[in-house]
Amino acid sequence: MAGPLLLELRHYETIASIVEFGTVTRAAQHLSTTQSALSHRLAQAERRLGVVLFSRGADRRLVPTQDGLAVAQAALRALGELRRVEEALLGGDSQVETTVRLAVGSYDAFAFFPGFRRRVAEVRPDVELDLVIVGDAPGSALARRDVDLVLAPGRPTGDHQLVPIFDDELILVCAPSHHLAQRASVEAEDLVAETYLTYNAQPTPGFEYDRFVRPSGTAPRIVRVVPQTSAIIELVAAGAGVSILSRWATAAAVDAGRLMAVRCGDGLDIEWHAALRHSDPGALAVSELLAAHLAAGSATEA
Amino acid sequence: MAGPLLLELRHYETIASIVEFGTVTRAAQHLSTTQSALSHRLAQAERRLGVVLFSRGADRRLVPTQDGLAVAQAALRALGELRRVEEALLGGDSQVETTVRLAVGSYDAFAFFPGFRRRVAEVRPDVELDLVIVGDAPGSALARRDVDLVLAPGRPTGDHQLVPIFDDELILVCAPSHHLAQRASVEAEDLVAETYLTYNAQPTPGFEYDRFVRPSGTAPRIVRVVPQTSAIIELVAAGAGVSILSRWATAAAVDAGRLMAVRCGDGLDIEWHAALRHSDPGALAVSELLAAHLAAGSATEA
DNA sequence: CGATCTCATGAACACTGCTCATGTAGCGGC
DNA sequence: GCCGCTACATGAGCAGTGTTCATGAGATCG
Repeated sequence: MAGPLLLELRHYETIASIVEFGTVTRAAQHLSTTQSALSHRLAQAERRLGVVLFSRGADRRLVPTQDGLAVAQAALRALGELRRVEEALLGGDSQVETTVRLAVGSYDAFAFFPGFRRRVAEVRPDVELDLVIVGDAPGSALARRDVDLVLAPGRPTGDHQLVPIFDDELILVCAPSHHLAQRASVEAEDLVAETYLTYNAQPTPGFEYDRFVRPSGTAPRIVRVVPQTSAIIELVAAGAGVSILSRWATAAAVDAGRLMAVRCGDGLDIEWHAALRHSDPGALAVSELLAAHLAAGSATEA
Repeated sequence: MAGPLLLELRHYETIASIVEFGTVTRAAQHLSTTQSALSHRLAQAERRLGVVLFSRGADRRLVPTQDGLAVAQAALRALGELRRVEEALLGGDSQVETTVRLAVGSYDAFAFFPGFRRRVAEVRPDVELDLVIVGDAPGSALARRDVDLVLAPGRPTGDHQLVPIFDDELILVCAPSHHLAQRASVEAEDLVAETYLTYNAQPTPGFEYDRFVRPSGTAPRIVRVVPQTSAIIELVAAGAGVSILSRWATAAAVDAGRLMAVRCGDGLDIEWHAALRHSDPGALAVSELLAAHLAAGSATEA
């Protein structure tokens, strides 16, 4: 959006090479050009960016500044990416491999991933699938192209394309010995005296607080925020409290008898979605595979 | 390596924009140049690569071929990376954020990650840490720059810089009810009649087969390969067999009483290392933090 | 059948990045 | 201190090349 880039590839190549080889002269040999050319390029790059990329140290040598290192790192990544496509195309690999980076929002539920990766490898050998655990904001990670596909419950906000993946339900989880464990269902009032664990302090539209706790006008007295759902599961299993989580994401622990699941009210259904950038065909294909994979296997697989 | 790139940034910008906007004319508006220029650029790109990037479809419009899409994807990634540094530098962000992508080799043991990520965010707010789950070969992922840091037991092969992280031990794990569970230690001979689960069919120098099983001259009769160590832990807990795994990676399950750990012979110590590309200061800094974090907390943390 | 959309193409100009040559600065040996 | 060596900086001019401008060709629609 913000106009064209300030530097050309040759500038980035230059900076990366100087960092890598330590001296302009050797970088020039490596890029098969002259020392003068690189010196010119570097000067122009610094002029355009308005930033000092190298400091002239002892022995007249160039030592990269922190900014210089940052540029070099980005340059190496970008150049590697480009070199990879070019080589793939020249190598005549009829199938050029595209990498799709998948992230899971809200939950650290990755058990499905190895199986799904294998499935993708079978059906679409031209896409390589990686799982990325991003921090807090999968939406911005998507926009920043750190990830290509975010699997998340509900409807993630932001300007993304959404693909419905499967239907799920938010359920109360507690230890098997807990006094609520044998109930057929619970109401928000039943939680008032409980220690309630949640992964997110902000109430999200469509989630338990919005649809279950708030309408009741009551609230658990003790609320503890534990950012990782896997840690919540362990704490709940150890009797340290209760939580309301995705049935799918807790299925393994429930099936193993370590957790009991109880319906909330008359059921809090929630649909998982895949969020992806508009016009990313690779991610779209993967999200469709994901829908098929999880809709079919969500009941049967651990 | 393989000489300079065939295309310049402007070619990549062109291709990505044509894919994004659908027509050359609109892409030209967006890049504030003429339709003719882009047409020339595109023709030159196709000539240089020797590949058809767009097919002339109905309405004379350009529809990207599969190769065209692949190039566009790589271009968007690379351009995004470069745009990000430039904006960071121009924005005068004194701390330019570098992203370090961490992967764990052999084991799918990520429990430490959220805590470590928080630690890194405190100490080095200028580095953003992501966890990537790569497929089989972390070494090649490192070389391909899909990841920047690989945490792995033993000494990963390949031309990488290695940073020792912490000392660990390979232990036999079995179900608490298993007849070996109460033993102080086991020998390879004890495993002959067991179902043995392993994540890797290739014996690796320095690991259990090389140092424990093979020297005994015996071998378990039934060996089952299960590529995910988390799945092995579940199977072992369910009594489906035994395995020899990292003490650290199995600590959570052992502490929870779901698994019993028994020493092998007089102990199979193993040191975890961080592998990184030479001259990647960001990854080096993170690996040092990782060593401090895990060496301190490896005994105390879940 | 003309209006309007699409992309392709050829020629000439203008830009700019490279080469070549030279200059400056630190370091080490004697 | 001088000389040789290394490393980077800088100025001028040429050469290469990407852009512009103008035009052509193909397709679709009313």
